[in-house]
Amino acid sequence: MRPEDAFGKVLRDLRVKSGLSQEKLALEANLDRTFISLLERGLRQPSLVTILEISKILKVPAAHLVELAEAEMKK
Amino acid sequence: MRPEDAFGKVLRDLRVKSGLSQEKLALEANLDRTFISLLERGLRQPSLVTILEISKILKVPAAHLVELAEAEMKK
DNA sequence: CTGTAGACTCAGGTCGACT
DNA sequence: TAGTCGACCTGAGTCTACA
Repeated sequence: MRPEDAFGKVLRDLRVKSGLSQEKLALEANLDRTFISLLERGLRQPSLVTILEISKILKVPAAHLVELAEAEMKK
Repeated sequence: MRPEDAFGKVLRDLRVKSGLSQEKLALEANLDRTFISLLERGLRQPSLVTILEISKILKVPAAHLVELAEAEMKK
């Protein structure tokens, strides 16, 4: 899949799996709800600090998040 | 250590270890030499795509790079 | 609950020149 | 070889509002 879409897909999967709305995730990660929406649709790419924030809320190591994204890219 | 400095330290360690100059790394990763300098000194934070580019050149998985950075932060 | 759009701020990233 | 400075441009991230 397109590299730009990989992180977004992983993010959405994990977020839904953990039963959070975009709004709740955004709130806890100190990010904007519309930005989460952009990320999930591959219209924005995260910075390292954003990845760290999000991983903290989703309770997965940031490294694992990146690992999943890399795996998606190869599909 | 300060979170802003973590990635830079990891980057410098791995780059030196693989015998590359900032300039050579920058060239191969399609980045600017001055930007690598800023990254290593913690004056700039990388985006995900930057991390992916760099990891490709340094021949370590991006996830491992992030893992090392996270570990540094806890020191 | 999510997508979208516009307008905005600031950090990421480039470039050239000098130390 | 690496640091720095200044000017510059793009893209990350916010906010308000509406479908």
